[in-house]
Amino acid sequence: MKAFSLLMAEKDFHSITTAEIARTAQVTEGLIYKYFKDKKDLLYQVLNDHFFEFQTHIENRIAHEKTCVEKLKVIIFSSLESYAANRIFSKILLLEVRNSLDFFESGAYEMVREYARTILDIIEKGIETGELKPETDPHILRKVILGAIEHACLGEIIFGRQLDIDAVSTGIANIVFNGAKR
Amino acid sequence: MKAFSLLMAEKDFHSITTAEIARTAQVTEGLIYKYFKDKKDLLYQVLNDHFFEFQTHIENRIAHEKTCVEKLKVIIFSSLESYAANRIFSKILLLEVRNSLDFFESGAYEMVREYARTILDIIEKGIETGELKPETDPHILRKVILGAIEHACLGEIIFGRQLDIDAVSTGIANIVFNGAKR
DNA sequence: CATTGTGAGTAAGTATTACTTACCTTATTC
DNA sequence: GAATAAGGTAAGTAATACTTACTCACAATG
Repeated sequence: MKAFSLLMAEKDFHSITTAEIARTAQVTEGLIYKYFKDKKDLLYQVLNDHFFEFQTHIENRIAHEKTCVEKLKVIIFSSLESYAANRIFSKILLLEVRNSLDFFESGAYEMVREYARTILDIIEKGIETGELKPETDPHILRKVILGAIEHACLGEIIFGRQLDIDAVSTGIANIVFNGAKR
Repeated sequence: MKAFSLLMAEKDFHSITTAEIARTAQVTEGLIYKYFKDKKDLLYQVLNDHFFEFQTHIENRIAHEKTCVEKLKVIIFSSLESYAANRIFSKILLLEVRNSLDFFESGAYEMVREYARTILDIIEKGIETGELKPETDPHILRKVILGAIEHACLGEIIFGRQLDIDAVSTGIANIVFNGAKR
């Protein structure tokens, strides 16, 4: 998994060969298949580990916040932060796993769903308490937030651009909560 | 290209073999390489054609609108509409091409950039005329809009879910322009 | 009319790659 | 101290993207 992550920093999933992974890990190709069902399974497990850290980190930080808006702001900031701090994780999650249907039956995807569920809960509570407008559609608000976060990271992941996390996260929060229209 | 598109409706890029493409098109494998540099090149060309239609369609509709907000609303609606009407195009654009660096040197990507530039121009003009808040960061607003659109389509593309274009597009516009906070 | 060139098409490769099988060696456990 | 499992290997195999060398039709040119 370490060797594979190392290679993912350089190139995309498909251009990494099993021979290369084995060579980097200093084992033979066959051994990979003692631990992983196939090459994709290896990818999913690496993602799984990263996502677990990501999720526990974020859930800790959310717990400290009281209002719905503050919680969501933390989610936006922390997500950007985590994505930026761990390009391989982001690359796998945002670019590599989605195009194959079997990912959506993996354990890693189960965590993604849980994370998405957490966000939805926060939004729904925010509407209940009156923090958010009652006409807000929770699913759509979630889509906007997640979409904005993911899109903001793409440039960084793909081109290796630097991301100003503070500026981008407050920018996103500002638009999502206050709106862009005068 | 037609044969390839047909196959893309069923499975992902990597599970489509050149033999299959050739068989579907009723030619030999070798002929593919007379017209396309490699398998990816075929993918990019299919995307290119679809994107051209997409872009001209959207640009026509924008031209009819006067205010910045209306233009952006049309972009949101039309994008969702196009994505929904053409799942193969969406699949290629949102899931398949991004993970390979050479896409970003292709002609198809040039069109994506142009489209993104158009959106930025609209936003910047909107700030100038006072339609949008002066503190809005144009790049971030664009990220939020594009991210929301793309994220909204993912479920539909991946799982084949039906998308309520009207509801989702007004929902996104509502949040982006008026904000979710009370 | 002969020649020359070109675009469409094919058949039969080849190197590479993900994955398998059969086997070996070293700990652990009862 | 035998049995079992865990860690590891070498040598395959089938499939796949891509290449090469070759037709054939047919148009243009001189």
